[in-house]
Amino acid sequence: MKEKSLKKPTASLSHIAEAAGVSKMTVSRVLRDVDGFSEATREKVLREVEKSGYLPNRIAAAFGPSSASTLVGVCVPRMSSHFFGVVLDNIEHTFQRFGFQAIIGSHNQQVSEEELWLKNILAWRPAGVLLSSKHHSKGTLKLLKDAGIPVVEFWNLNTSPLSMSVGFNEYDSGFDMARYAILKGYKKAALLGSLQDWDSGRLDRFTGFEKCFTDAGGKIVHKDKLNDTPGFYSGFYGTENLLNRMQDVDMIYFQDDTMALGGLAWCQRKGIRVPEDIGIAGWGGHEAASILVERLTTTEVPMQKIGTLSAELLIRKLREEPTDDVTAVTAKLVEGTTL
Amino acid sequence: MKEKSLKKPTASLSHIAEAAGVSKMTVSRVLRDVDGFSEATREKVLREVEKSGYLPNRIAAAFGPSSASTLVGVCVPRMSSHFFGVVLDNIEHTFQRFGFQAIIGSHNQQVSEEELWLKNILAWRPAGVLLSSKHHSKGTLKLLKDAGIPVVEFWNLNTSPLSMSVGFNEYDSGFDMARYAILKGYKKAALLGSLQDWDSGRLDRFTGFEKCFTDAGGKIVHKDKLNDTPGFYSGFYGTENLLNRMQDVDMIYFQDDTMALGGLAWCQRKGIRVPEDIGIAGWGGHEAASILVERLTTTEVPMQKIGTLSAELLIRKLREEPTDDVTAVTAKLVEGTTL
DNA sequence: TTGAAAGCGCTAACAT
DNA sequence: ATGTTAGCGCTTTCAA
Repeated sequence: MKEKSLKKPTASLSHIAEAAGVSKMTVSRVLRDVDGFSEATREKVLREVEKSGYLPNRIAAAFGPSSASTLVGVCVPRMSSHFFGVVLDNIEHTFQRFGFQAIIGSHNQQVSEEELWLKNILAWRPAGVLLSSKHHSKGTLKLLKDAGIPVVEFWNLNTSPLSMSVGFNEYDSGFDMARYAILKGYKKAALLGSLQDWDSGRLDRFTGFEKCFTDAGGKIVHKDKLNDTPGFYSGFYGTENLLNRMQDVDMIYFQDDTMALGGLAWCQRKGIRVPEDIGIAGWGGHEAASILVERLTTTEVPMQKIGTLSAELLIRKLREEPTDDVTAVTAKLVEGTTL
Repeated sequence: MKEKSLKKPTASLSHIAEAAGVSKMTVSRVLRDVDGFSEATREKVLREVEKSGYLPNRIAAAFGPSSASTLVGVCVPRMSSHFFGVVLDNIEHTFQRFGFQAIIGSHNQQVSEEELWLKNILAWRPAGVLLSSKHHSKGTLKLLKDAGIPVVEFWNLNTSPLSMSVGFNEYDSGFDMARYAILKGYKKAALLGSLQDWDSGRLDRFTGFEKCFTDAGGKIVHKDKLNDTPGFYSGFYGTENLLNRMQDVDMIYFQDDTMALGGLAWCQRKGIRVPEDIGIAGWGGHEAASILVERLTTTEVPMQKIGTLSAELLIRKLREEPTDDVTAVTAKLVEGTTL
C-alpha cells in the first residue's frame, strides 16, 4: 500500500475564513479583489492564505451559475506541424498572460474528429473555443450554436465566420504564386500534397494556383495526392515517385515548405538542377526555407501574429469589448532561388 | 445587442429524468453505465438524452468529493519544437482515447514558469501531470507533494523520479557521440547550444560528450551559448559567428538537429566542405536529417514512444494498475555523412 | 432495480 | 465593510 487514497487535506475558503476570523465571503472577496473589505482584513486573510498553502478550486468557481470558466478550447490539425506549433505557442502564451487555460486538441484534418473533440471540450463548459480552419461538420455547427460561446476560426480566413475569424486569404496565396510562376515562364506544373488535407477541402491555395495558372495558358499536368502527412519525408518520396512517372513537368507546387524542401533534397541527390531543370515552390515560410543554399520560393504566413491575435480577440469578446469579426493578415510571396 | 447573455438553456440530468419519468440518479447510472437499471429504463433514458441534446457537465462531476477529474496537465518547454510537437501529438492522442483531456502549457526552459503553470493547473484539480525533464523548482516539488497526484517526468530519464519517469539517458547519448567522433579522428570540438537550455542544466548530452571526448584525448576548444531558441536560424548564424572567430575547430556538436542543419547550410554556402573541413553532429533525429544530400550524423530519440508511454503510464497509475517507476527508452546514434 | 437526501467549494444576491 | 443564504449539477450513501 504505497499511496493512500488521500483525504483531500486541501485548504478551502472556509478554513481560511475560520483561521482569519472572518466569513468565507470576505475571503472570497479579498482573493478576487472585488471591493468590500478593509485593508486590515485583507492582510489578515492573505497571511492565512499564505500559511495554509491554499490553492483556489477553479472547478468549484466555474461551477454554478457564476460559471466564470477560464478554460478555452483550441483545436488544430496536429501539434507536430511547425506552423501550428508556432501558432499554439503564441495562443497559449497569450491566454496564460490573461489568466486563461488552453485545452488543446487535434483533429488530423477530419471534421468528425473535430466534432468529437468539441463534444468532450464542451462538457468542461469552456469560455470559448478557437478552431483552425473554416471547415466544420454539421454537428460541430449545432454544438457551437447551442453552446452559445464565442468562437474564433483562425489560420485561413473565413469571411463569413461563425463568430470571428483571423487569417490569410489562402486562395489568393496560391493565385499569386501561379502569377509569379507564369511570369518566370513556367507552363507545366504539378501539384503535390497530402491526400487527407486535399480531399477535406483544405487546400484552397491549390485551387487559386490552378485557376490563375490555367487562365494564363499554363497547364496543370499532374496532381499527386499522397496518403501521408506533409513533411520532409513525404516531399522527398513524393517527388521521387512523381518524377519517375512524369517527365513532362517544369515545376512542382508543394503543399508546404517541408514537402518542398524534401523535394528539393531529392532533386539535389539526383543531380537534377533547380530551377534550371525543374522549379520548386513551397508554402508557409518555414525557418529552413531561407537558409539553405537554394532558398525556397514560398509564401510566408505570419504564424505568430495569427496566434496572438486569435487569443486576444477571444479575450476581448469575452470582456464584451468591441471586436472585428474578420481580421485579415497578409501572406506574402518571397522570392527564393528555386522558381 | 447582438448576443444575449444566454440563460443556460442546457439540459441537465434532472431535465432528462423528468422527461423520462425516472430519477436523476437513474439517469446518472445509465449514462455512466454502472449497474442499477433495467434495459427498458436504459432505452427510455437514452432516447431523452438524444432528444434533448444533453451535454454532460464534467465540471459538476469533477466537483465534490467524487472528484473524478479527467483533466491532465502537460508541460513542455515549447510546442513549436518539432520534438515536443511529436511527443504532444502522441500524448494527446493517447489521453483522448482513454477519455482524458490534456491541458498543455509551456515553460520555455524556466523552472519558475513551470511552477507558475503548475499552480494554475492544480487549481483545476487534475488527475495527474506530465512534466518534461527532471528539473523543477522547490516550489514545484512542494506543490506536487501537497497535491498528491501522480506525476510522470518524461523526455530525459530521471532515475529517481518523483513518481514515474519515461525517457532516454541523455548523458550517454552525448558520451556515445564523442566516442564515435574520436573514432573518426576528431580532436578539437566546439559545442553550440542555446544559452537558456544550457544554463538551466538541460544539456546533459554536452556533459557526456565532453567527458568522453576529453578523456580520450580530445579537446573542447569552444562552448558557444546562443541567446536564442534552438532552430535553423540560430544554428546558421551561430555557426557563422563561431567559425568567423575560431579557426582551430575540427567539428561542431550542436544542441539539436535543427541547429546542426542550419550550421550545415552555412558551411555549404561558404564552400566549407563537410566533413572534410569540419565535422557536424546533431541530436534528436529530425525528419530532415536523413534526406538531405549530406545526411546528418545524429542521435535518434524515439519521440512517439516517449509520448505514448508517458500517457499510458499515467493512466495505468490512475487505475491503480502496476507500473514501472523508471522506463528507459533508447536513443541511438545514426551515422550520416557529416561526421 | 430504483429513489431521496446530502454535500462538494464557491459566488451572486441580499441582508446588516 | 461584512455576513447569511441559497444553489449550481452531479455522485455517494443509504434506504426502499
